[in-house]
Amino acid sequence: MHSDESIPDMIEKKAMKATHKALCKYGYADLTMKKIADESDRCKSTFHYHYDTKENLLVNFIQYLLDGFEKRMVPETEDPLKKLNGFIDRMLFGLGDEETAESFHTALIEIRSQAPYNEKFRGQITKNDEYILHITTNIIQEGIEKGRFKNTDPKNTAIVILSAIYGARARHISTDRNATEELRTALDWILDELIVK
Amino acid sequence: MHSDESIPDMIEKKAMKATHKALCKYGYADLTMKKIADESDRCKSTFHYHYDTKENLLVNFIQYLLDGFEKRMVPETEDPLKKLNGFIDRMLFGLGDEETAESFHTALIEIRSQAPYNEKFRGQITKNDEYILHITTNIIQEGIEKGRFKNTDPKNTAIVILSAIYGARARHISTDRNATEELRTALDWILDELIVK
Amino acid sequence: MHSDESIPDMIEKKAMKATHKALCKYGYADLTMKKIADESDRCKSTFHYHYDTKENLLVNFIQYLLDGFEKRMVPETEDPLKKLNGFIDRMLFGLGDEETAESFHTALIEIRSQAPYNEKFRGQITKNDEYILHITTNIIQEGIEKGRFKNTDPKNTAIVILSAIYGARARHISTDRNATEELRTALDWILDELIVK
Amino acid sequence: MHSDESIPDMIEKKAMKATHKALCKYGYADLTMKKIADESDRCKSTFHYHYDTKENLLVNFIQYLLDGFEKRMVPETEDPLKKLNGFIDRMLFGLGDEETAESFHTALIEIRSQAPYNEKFRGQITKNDEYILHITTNIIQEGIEKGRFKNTDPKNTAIVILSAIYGARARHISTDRNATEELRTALDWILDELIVK
DNA sequence: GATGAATGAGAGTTCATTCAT
DNA sequence: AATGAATGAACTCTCATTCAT
Repeated sequence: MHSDESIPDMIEKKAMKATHKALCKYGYADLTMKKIADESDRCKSTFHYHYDTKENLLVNFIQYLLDGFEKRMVPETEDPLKKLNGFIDRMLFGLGDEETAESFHTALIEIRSQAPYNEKFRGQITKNDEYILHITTNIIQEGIEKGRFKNTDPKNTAIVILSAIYGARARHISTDRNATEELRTALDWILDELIVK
Repeated sequence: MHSDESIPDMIEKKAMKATHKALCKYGYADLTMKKIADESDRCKSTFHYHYDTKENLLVNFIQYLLDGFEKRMVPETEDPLKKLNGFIDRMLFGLGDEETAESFHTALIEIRSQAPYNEKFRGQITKNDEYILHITTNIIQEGIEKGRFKNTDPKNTAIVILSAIYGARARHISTDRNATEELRTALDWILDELIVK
Repeated sequence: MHSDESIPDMIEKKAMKATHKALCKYGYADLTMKKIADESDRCKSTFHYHYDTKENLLVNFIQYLLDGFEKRMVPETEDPLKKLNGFIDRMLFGLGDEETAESFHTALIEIRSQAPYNEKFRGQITKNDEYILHITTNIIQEGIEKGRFKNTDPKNTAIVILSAIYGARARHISTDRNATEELRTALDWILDELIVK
Repeated sequence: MHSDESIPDMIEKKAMKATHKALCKYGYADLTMKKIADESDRCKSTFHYHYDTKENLLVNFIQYLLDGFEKRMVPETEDPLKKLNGFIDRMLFGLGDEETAESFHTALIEIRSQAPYNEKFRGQITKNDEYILHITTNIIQEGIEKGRFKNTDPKNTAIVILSAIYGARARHISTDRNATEELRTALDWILDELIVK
């Protein structure tokens, strides 16, 4: 056992993909090492060998999840409105690729549900949450500076938008309603007031 | 033994309280019949005697939780703005009593995290979600009719507000930030634009 | 609790019928006090009140079963061949009434399977077995004395016939074959040699 | 874990022996995984690991029991009478080795008592029963063809003999009588009539 | 590095029995 | 006499973890 000292890339990739699949398929409460292993071509002893404990595997997984997350949410465009709308779309619906759509946010919400009871998880989630809030604020700030958005408070606006996005995702997976689509429509109404026409 | 046919009030109360406590204390993933029983002065078998299965106990618990929820969220006042603000406060912070504050929403979020994997839970959550959306919409509608709110779309506004509230609760318990307080402040900014001055 | 001191006839009857039904329905291994009670209109506490333990209830049941058994197996006729054939038929197929047909022997075999591990049961079964062997021997003895059967050894003949009957019953309920019907036919062949023509 | 896909010989053997011992010691009704494990040097979990469920372990055990059974019952001799008598002896008393004597038939009878309530068990028992009937019939058929037995119906004779053997075994373990010895003696009387002198 | 085998701890559940009414 | 409520013991089965190979 070595736990953290250099896990081969191949294994790391397989472990992360398998954890992701299993987490989405069964949810955090019913996630087991066997189910994770079964989503890969490796056995559960192998994952124990490389990560020692289930918790450590999950800590690594959260990092992997959030790293990818942060990199992909902001679309490359100069137009602040396009940037904001693109960001909201990615947050609500994921990117087009099958990797992230749906399943990504499902995994994240499952992890979040466990965060209150796990300090490590909570620390990771907190850092990510602050980062996402930061970039959201920046997008709005930028829009204001470029004269495209009205002069509101960027951080408070970001907090409302981000909170609503997280809430919609939660409602989406825990009810039979299409809550993300509903919020997308509703946000258009609200954002309309933000724009300088 | 009997499962649904009339559980004594005393037991029902003990079971619900104990489930609530255990759920908040350990989270859904680590919730066990033993832990529930240990939060009461009854033993595991007793709860099995009255509810048969863990799942059935939880189904009953969710109903108990949501019934109480729906009854308590709308404050009794005629002023639409006070009503809306009171509603938001209760949704974000609970009522003053120790019963609901914090722990109630924590329990609800834990249950929600399992809803994607449990049809019964999801059905119950969906019904509640729709009910809450309905009364939120009504509050806004009423404000518009009474000339206190600007003429926006009530449902879309309700969706944004509600989503943001749910998102803030989720952020609150899964990060180290005081996300509910943050949203409360941020919403004041936004709501300011809703009011007819 | 009184255990044995005078159980009301009504209860005795209900207990015995219910035990019989439950035993046939679920088999000895899956027989529970609840299942027995559910076959009656009384609850399991009531049976515990009157019989104290499950074992004691079963001991009483066996006695009830065997008492009825012994009384009903020998048909009333003077003709030794008719008597023997009638006896074999009742042993293999029960009487016509729904009470005994099939279910009686099923219950008996279930009880027998437990006899090796329960001295009381075994004692009761032994006594009954010896009694049945005794009356079978008598029937044959009588036939010989009346000159209707050839002069074979009555006891040995009885042992073969009785053993075959018990074996056929066992094969009947533990295989998909109609083993009792098969034995009935086969015995006709064999018995043909017993008769003085 | 894998259930059917190749259980190591060593384990298979230990599982079968332990199940056999426990079944004979406690009977089907009181057979538990713990008791089975305690008859071996492995723990409960190990047997669950290899066989998944108790039922599956028992299905495998029945197959193991019957396979051995079928192979050992017919003695190697050309003389039809010796063959028949040898077969009856083995069926009634087992072979000389401690493996089969007594305990084998005890185990089989315990399993049989559960067959009415378990389709898989019943299927296995039925197949075995038919096979044993088949070879018994053959032994008698052979004796007739070789002119050593009188010209009776082989199948009906086999049915009576086999049924009697099964019945004697059942009586043997469920009463205090030496029922197998009794039948052996009684059958000699009957078989005497079968032989061409 | 990788994995099948093994296991202790603990999960949900069942059940004979007891007790209060 | 009768029963709903309650429970400890024991059941089957699961799972993270360890170990031998």
